[in-house]
Amino acid sequence: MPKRAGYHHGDLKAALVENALALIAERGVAALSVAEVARRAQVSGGAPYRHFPNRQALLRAAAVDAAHTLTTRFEAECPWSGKPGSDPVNDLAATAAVYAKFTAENGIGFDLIFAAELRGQDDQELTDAGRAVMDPPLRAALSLTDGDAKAALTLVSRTFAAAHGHATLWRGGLYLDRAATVEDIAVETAAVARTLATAGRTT
Amino acid sequence: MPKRAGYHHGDLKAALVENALALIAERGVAALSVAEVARRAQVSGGAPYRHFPNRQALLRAAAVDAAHTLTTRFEAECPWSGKPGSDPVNDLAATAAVYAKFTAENGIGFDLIFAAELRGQDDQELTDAGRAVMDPPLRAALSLTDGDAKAALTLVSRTFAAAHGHATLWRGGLYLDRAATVEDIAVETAAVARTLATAGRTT
DNA sequence: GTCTATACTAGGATAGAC
DNA sequence: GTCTATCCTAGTATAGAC
Repeated sequence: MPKRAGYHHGDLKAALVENALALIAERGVAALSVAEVARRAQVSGGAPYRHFPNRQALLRAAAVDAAHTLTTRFEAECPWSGKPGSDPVNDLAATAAVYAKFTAENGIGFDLIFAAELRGQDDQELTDAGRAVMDPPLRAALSLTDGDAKAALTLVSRTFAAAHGHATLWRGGLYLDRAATVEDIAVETAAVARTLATAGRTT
Repeated sequence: MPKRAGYHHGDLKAALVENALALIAERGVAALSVAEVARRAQVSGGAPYRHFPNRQALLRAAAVDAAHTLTTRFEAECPWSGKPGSDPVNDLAATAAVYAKFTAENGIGFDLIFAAELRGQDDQELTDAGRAVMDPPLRAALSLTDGDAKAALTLVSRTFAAAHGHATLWRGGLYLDRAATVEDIAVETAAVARTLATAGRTT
């Protein structure tokens, strides 16, 4: 494997998304640059433009990828969700904790997955990914509100706003809990989620 | 008043901070540039550097200003706080709602006021401003936890994380509540705060 | 205290060779 | 499909005139 000569290996597009996610995780969304991603993928500055028309398209691809990962984790870490005998309060809390941890670690969350500026009028892929990621928490919420969709949406919205706030403030190094780890964030988020779920349940 | 000739009027330093805040409110922190602020203040690109050594110093000044404004609003909109007969649950909720509204509108909040990267080792001004801004919510929380400082801090931390999440997700145009206004955000935040305060109260 | 001018950096994006 | 080369824009920061 020569170190910069010739072409890139198999799938540059995927490698670019991967490197974009890594860069965002390290330095935040604002610091994402096509040039730096190209450097990390060991390709020239022009190469990414064969796969993405511009920076925003790369960012969108990263958001879609993040949404998929998040969906997978929801399903992996809450496989009991919705099953008879499971506690929907814990189910919702589990998704919130997973979200907080993911967002804190990766610097990418609903702010990007649902970003108005990122979706064109017909961005089916990102729209679908967004819908899919909301499904597990929404299912948990629905069993708390006895099928009341509006109440469930409010509950999910509040719960994930709290999760998002914990994640972003932690990322910024908020001094209130300077010594906190990602795990602490997840625990705090779960506690808040449980409180909100208990208060919001109508069953 | 000639339109670009001669000097600036009285207090350029203050005008720069003002314009920096306006720019952040419009386009977010990432888009803050010394050059654009200079343009808006009708001065040359070099002028700001007489007052601030670099971009970060300008941003820090904006954060300090925001903290002062926030402190003032806390005191203005919750003057009854701590007084006998006031409900500390409502007091805390009121501060959270004020915070959410301020942050949603201005794009600047605890993420900057307490940003690790923004404070030098001896940044007394920002440190003091941060302490002052935490005082009103902390006082409300303390009367809920019967003076237990640790519990009060946890309560404030959770409450304001939720407020921050609501504000930032709203700013990003999160599609869940696309039609929401700042007022809706404030109402939602207050509701969450009340739930958390009620659950966290030990008195 | 502000201006003008300038050096420098970095990124976005495109064109044409291979 | 990737490279090299290049253009353009925009921002940071400094120097020296007034």
